[in-house]
Amino acid sequence: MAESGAPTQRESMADRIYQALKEDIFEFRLIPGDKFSESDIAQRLSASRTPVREALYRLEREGYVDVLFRSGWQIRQLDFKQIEELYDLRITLERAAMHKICRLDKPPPALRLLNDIWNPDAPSERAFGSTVRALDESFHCELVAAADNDEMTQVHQRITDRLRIVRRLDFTRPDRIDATYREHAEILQALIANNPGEAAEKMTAHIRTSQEAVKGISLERIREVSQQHRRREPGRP
Amino acid sequence: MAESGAPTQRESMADRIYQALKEDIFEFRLIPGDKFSESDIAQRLSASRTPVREALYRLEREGYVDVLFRSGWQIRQLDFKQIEELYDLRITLERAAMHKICRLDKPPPALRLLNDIWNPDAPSERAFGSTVRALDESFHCELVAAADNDEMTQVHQRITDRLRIVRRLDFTRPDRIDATYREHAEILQALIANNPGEAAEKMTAHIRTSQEAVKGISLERIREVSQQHRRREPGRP
DNA sequence: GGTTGCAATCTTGTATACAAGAAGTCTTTA
DNA sequence: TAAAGACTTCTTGTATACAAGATTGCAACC
Repeated sequence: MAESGAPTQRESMADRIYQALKEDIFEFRLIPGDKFSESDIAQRLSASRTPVREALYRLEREGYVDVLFRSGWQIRQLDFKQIEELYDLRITLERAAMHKICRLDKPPPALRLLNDIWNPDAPSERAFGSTVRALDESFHCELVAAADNDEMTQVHQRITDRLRIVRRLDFTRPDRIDATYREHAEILQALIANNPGEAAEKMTAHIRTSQEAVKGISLERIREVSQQHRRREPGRP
Repeated sequence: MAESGAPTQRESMADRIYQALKEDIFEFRLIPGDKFSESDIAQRLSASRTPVREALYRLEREGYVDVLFRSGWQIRQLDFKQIEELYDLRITLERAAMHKICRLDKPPPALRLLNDIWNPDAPSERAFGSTVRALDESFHCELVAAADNDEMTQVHQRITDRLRIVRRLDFTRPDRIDATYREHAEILQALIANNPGEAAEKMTAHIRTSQEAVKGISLERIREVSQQHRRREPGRP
């Protein structure tokens, strides 16, 4: 998503730090279990502790880090139960979005736009690798957004962020990419045909298979990927 | 809810301030549109600006206040569209909870406990006024919690907090209280009979009627109630 | 070796100082 | 009277100072 055009004045230092840390987590530069202090971050990002604390507390409330009383901060461990619950919640929201979209007065333009991307008749246009990962994410987010409930969209966005790390580890096998294209197209077909029940069922199945693919992800696998990343672009942890 | 027994050390000043401000909002001591500065709050609560800022930023992210760049803070206006959306989201989550409860291996104990409270056969035990309001809130929260998805429970709790102000203005007419008892009992019956579809439909209808009752709430009405409260317990705004 | 006590260091939580800018006020001028 | 402009005051955003306690490393002792 591009920078929102809001006239909210310049981006604050705290926002910058928040974004930087979140990206550090998504890019495996900070991995579950890593410990650090506010001063570490402040020094690394050339700021004082105040905006760093603001960013960290925000990340804490969103579930990315833990604060240990007078003993530093830690990237929160990936909890399998929590991931399951987030997937369940995601399914609940996206199913509801399917029904809401079909109850709208007129079909949202997003349907046509998405159909252009995921149309199975234009296989030459297919993306791959990290691109299809980003496209998949925006497919789901834009469908929820099309349901026209900002609160739901925000909650869903937060879940999407939270699950991004594990979803990264999917989308490697070509057959999964093929399936993604096929399933997305089918979901859009059902929506365009104004068949919310079928869209919801297909969406559920689609998310569940992705969830299954991700189920085997262990902390070791993440650490492994993290090492690969670190070797490719050496930088401070 | 009583203080959680977590060994999380003492409650921080920032937490205290957060709670105090939230209560000020719920109790109409701070009403939409009110402006104030960090120093105001700090002085009133005998603290420095640092923990006040922490509390305020948390409230901002939860949607209760706005920060005006270098121009103070403001209690966020009640947005009708947002309230509608929150109600919609609430219905989505509680419907999902109905289905999840019926898919559990064994019915959760909460069902029996709630049935003791809302049993229509014991009309003598009925609560009224602010008590029934609190009971209604915990009825819905505990049902969602019984679905055994912590992430969903947390999101639902945040929505419940956010809607508390408008729900306060319901539960005045005795017929609404009667209906609440009847509808809650019916929902529990459907759940105990393992009929998720019926439970979901009855829940939807139940929430919708409460939403309708609240629909006419205007800012003026809130200001009015706020004045009554202020007259009853005079204190600093 | 294993353990205990102590002290130096590090950490967060809170308070305060400073900077850049917004807002309101008061004076001055036509 | 109305408007304009300078100035004072106030506000948040950031940096720094201080306090209480957690952690750790080391030395002394059994």
